[in-house]
Amino acid sequence: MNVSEAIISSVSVKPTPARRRAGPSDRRPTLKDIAAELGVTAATVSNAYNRPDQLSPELRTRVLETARTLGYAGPDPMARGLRRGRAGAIGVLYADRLSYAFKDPVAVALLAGIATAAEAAGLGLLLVPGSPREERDLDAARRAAVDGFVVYSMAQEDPLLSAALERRLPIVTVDMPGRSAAPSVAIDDVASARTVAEHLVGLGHRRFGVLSLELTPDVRSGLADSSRQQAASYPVSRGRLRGYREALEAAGLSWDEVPVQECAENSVEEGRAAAERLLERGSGPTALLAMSDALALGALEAGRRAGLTVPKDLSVVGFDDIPEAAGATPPLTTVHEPHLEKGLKAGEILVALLAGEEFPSVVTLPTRLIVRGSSAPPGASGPPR
Amino acid sequence: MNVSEAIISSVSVKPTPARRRAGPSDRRPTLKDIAAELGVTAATVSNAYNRPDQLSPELRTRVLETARTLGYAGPDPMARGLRRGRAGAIGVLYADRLSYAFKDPVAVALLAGIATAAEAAGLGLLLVPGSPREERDLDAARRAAVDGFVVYSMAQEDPLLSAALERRLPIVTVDMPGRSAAPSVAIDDVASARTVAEHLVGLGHRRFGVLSLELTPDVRSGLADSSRQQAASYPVSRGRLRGYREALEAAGLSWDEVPVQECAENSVEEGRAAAERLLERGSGPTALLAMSDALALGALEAGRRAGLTVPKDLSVVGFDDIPEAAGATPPLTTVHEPHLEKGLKAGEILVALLAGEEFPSVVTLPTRLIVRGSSAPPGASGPPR
DNA sequence: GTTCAAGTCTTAATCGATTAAGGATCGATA
DNA sequence: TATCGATCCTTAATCGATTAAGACTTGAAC
Repeated sequence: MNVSEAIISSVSVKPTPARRRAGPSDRRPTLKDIAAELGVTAATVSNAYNRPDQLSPELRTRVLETARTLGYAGPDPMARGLRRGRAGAIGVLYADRLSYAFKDPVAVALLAGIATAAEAAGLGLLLVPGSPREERDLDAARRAAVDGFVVYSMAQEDPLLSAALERRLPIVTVDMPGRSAAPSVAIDDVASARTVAEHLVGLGHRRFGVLSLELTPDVRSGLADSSRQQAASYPVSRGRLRGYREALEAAGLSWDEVPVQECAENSVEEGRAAAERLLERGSGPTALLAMSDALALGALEAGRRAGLTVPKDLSVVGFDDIPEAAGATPPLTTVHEPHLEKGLKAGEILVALLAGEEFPSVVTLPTRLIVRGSSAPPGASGPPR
Repeated sequence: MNVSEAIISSVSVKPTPARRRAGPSDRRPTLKDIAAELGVTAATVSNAYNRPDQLSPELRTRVLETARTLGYAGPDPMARGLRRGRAGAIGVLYADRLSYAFKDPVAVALLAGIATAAEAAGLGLLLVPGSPREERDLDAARRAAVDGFVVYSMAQEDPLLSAALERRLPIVTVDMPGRSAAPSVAIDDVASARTVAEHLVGLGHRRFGVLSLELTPDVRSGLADSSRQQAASYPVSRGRLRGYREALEAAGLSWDEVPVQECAENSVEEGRAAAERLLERGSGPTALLAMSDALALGALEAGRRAGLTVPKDLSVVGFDDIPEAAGATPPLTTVHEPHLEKGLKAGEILVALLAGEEFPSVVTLPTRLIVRGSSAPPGASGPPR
């Protein structure tokens, strides 16, 4: 690819002095100001906005007009929220930093789903900052003006989760089956992982390696021994690990001999590094089970660098079915997850909860094994055609 | 690509009856309840949370303990917000539906930038629903509990923008140079468009077609005549159109003879449809100027379907430099925009505004022409190597 | 000429907190 | 012992709205 670049414009900045503080005279008008101007009470003005049937159409028109001329933009959201006991927004709690969430296609799809549900209900979507899990971040969750939370893929003992639960607001969890009493939306991680592992077993593979997502929130990468596997607190990682294990043990393999490389981050880069370490080992694996497509894409790269041909010398399977998976070389065999639907469903349940309606407490969405070109029998010249 | 699929798990739902309404006895505790329990005043409890130096450490500990046992999660965000006059969140106003925003890589990158700035300031990010521009949507903007807005790529006369401006909150606009007095972050659309058009002119092209983004918010697709071009109210489309025009006229071409196909949506599909219509015309163009990469990708597809080889028979250039651009076949020549930086800068300016600090009122970020494989001299066998 | 309902606006309590200013206590200093 | 400054807590006003219940007016029905 012949790429030439030319800078067109450079940064230009026009400075402006800080604005002067608004004096008492030009402060923003309130309900009362409108009321005073018209010689009516605040209640009437409030009604003009919230219950038009409670006052004569003419007066209402006058109220709205006066509001316009005085520059009143309607009832203060915070005051209204306080009085009505509703914030008009749904909060989203995510295990990682916000800035990371937007880079992860899976998280983006999930957010799109939640946003759709929120939008349909006329609610805003408040993304709560947080990740380093300092007191400051917990406060952000405690101080978020929301009516409920959608919590996504957090460890059971995450302090951010506790902070949210303490608020006793309606909560829906995503990808966090089990423990909490809150309604939850998820896939069957165990079955899905088992299926993709069985696929490889069925192709004849006997030597495996696992590229794992984080097991606990302590950001560690490296080989995860059995005690660390036991300690896994991210339900997703825990479930997928168990599925892999069930499939391999059912095939008569010893799980203890399967190296599990934990990646501190769900990125191609980390996946590559981890895969390289797995490939370096004595009797290298013929198949890699990656807990995400990002990790699997990294594994493909590691294979290439090691001079291996996928899938002839090495099979690689992922999980998630992100858009890039189909376009990879070779296209990635993976488990398709309905990310957008997960978010949508979670959002809908939360909205129902807020409305006091009936709602399903546990939703398990379907997944599909998608066999593409990155998996084949060991030593085969290509995928079965 | 040999894809086989197998459904692993199907939907499963476990219903739960609606929760009973919380009675008066088990209502959530307030500051006062904690205060009463300890025999102190509400002010003291408030201080325990907000100004630890204002009370003895022992009492503070007791307050926090009592709060825990009584299930008090800290001061109510709304009440606190009302009293302090701060919502603790930044609002984002987007021209399209939220659900669409998450599907557009450009919008996602921008959001990532804003989120980063918000996160650094400990502020939440409130995505405000809105798009069909019904009264309901305007209300969403009016009722959003935020301290300020980042407004992204909206038409000057958009009622949603007016609704936001009426609130008299700090506002930063992105990709909306000109009109409003608010600080703004943008690129130089005119210069960038001129440059990419000059690139094609320089390669020897004389017959052009333009794939335009929406010109006004009325969702129309079709050929845009000169009066409609005049009426363009989206600053981005307006600027790029002008840049194209300047470059072509400078080359001695008549702008009136350049067909401008407007696309109702920034999607590959719309781009393909529009490009097909341009290619059907009498003396087909040898080069297509697309205002976005999504449209350009559609144009590539249209070219393929028409049996044309890009860039031999047809040159196509985009705008944005989304990730898919580099991976397209052939790789897309385009204008690189710093999307993430735009969001970051806008967020930072808004944060500064809120803090009453100095801030730049106009920031123009640099762009770069990136020449890849989709542009070449007309009739050439390939891009220059 | 009552009575009544409908329509229109007001009264007054309330949502849950924050904060400047003031009062009480206490040991230390002169 | 009177004075002073800290330390610790309370008083009371305030943020900007919502809403159930009540009061007043008016015209119609009996």
